[in-house]
Amino acid sequence: MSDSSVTSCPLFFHLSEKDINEILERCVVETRTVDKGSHVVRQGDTIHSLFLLMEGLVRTEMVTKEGNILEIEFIEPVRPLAPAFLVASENRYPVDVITAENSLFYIIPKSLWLKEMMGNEILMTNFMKVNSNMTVFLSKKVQMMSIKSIKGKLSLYILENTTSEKDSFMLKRTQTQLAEYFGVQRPSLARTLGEMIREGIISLYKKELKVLDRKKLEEWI
Amino acid sequence: MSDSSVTSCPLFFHLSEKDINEILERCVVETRTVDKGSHVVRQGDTIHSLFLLMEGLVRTEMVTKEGNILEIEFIEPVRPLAPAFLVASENRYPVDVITAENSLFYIIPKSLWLKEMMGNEILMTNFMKVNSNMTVFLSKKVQMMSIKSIKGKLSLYILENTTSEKDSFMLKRTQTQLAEYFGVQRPSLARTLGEMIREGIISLYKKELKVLDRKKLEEWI
DNA sequence: ATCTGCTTGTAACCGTGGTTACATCTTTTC
DNA sequence: GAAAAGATGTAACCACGGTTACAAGCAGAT
Repeated sequence: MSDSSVTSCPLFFHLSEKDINEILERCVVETRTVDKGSHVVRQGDTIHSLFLLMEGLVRTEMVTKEGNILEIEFIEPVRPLAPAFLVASENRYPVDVITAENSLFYIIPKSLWLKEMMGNEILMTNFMKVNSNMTVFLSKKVQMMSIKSIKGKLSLYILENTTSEKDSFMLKRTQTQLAEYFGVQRPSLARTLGEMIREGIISLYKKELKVLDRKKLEEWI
Repeated sequence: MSDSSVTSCPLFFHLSEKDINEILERCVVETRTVDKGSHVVRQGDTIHSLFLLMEGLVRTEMVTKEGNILEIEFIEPVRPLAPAFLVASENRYPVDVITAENSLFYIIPKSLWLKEMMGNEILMTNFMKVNSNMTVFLSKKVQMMSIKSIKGKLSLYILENTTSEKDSFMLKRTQTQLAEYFGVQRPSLARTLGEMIREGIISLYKKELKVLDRKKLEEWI
C-alpha cells in the first residue's frame, strides 16, 4: 500500500496539511462511499464535479461498441479522477470508473474548485502538472497501442518493468486483466506467453516473470 | 485557410493584441524558418523551449520500432507544439514534428514562459485549457485505436465527418495519409473502401465520400 | 505532349490473433 | 474442508488484415 495521506496527492504538493484541510473544508460538499465492483462514473457522463479518491482503489476502462474492454489505469488514493475534463471544452468522462476495493470519494463542485485554484497559485501549478502528466501518460498509451503484435506489446511491458540489473518482477495483474490492458483476447495472450517461454526468452513461475534473453525482447519493439 | 493572427491562438484568448505582442517581445528569443518536409523536432528530443507555429503547417506523427507510422494530427498556425510537455515531469517530445509547408516558429525558453504565466492568470488559464483539450484529444485517439477492424475505424471517421443532414464530405487526406492516420496499411484500407462501396454503404467520387446507408455504418462501431 | 512521380485499384498468399470450447489449477467463500 | 468462482493452459478453426507486386489513373513540370 502506498502512503495515502492527502499530502501525497500531487494536487496538493507544496501545501501544508493545514492548508489542504482548509481547502477541502471549503470545497467538499459531499462524501460518497462506493462498494467494491461498482461503477462510480460511466463513460460519457457529464462532469460537474471533481472526484477525489480518498480511500480504496479504482480501475478505469474504456468499452468499445464491439464490446471490447480496454483497461486504462488503476488509481490509488489520494488522486483526482479525470481532472483535465473539469477545464476542457468537452466535459464528458472518457472512461468507466469502477471500484476495485470499497472506496471513499470527496466530491468538489467544479465552480468551487476553479475559484479555489484562481486564488492559489500553488494549487493551480499542481493542477497543471497533473494534467500535463496525464498527457504524457496518454501519449505513451497511444505508443503502446500502436505496437500491433502481442509479442511487441508484451516485450515493451516486460522491459518497462525490469532493468538489466533487476531481471524479474511480480505480475500485478491477472492474465485476464493484462489482456484487457493490451486490448487483446485472453487466450491469445496466454498463447504468446507460452511461445516466449518455449523460446527461452522469459520464464514464469506463479506470478514471477523473469527475463532470460533481454536482447530478443528488445528486438521485438 | 484559418485566421492565423496571434489572437486566434488559444494560448492568448482574452488577451489584447497589444498584450500578446508585449508577451512575445519579452519571451521570444529566436525565430526559425523551416522548409517544407523537414523535421522540426524528433520523437524523444528533450523539450527546453515552447515552439509557437506562426506560419505554415506541420504534421505530427509517431514512429514505432516496427517502422510503422501513426499520424497524430495536423497543426495550423498559430498554435504551440506539445505545450503539456513543458510542465510535465517527463519532458521528451512524444512525436516527430514535420513541416507540411514552409513554416515559421517563435521559440520561447521554458523558464521565460513559466515566469510569464505566473504573472498572468489569463495566460495560465488558457495554458491549462489547451492542455486539458489535449487530454481529451488523446483520449479520443485511444478510443479510435481501440477499434480493431478497419471497417470500424472507417465508420467512426465517416460518422464524425457527416450528420444525418449533411451526408457527404471531402476527404482532406490521401488514402496513404488516411491509412497512416488509422495506423493500417494502404492496400488494406483501399480494399475495405472497395468492399463498403460494393456493399452500397458509401460512395466515393474523386475525393467526395457520400453516406448511403447510415444505419450500417453505426452498426460497425 | 510527354515524362516523372504520386495516388489508387486489385489480386494472391499467408501469418497473427480472434473465437470457442474444455480441462486443470488456484483462490475465495461459507 | 467442500463448493463455487476465478485463473490458466491448450487446441482447432478461420477471418482479417499485412505484404508484395503490378497496372491504371492523374497531376504537375518541362
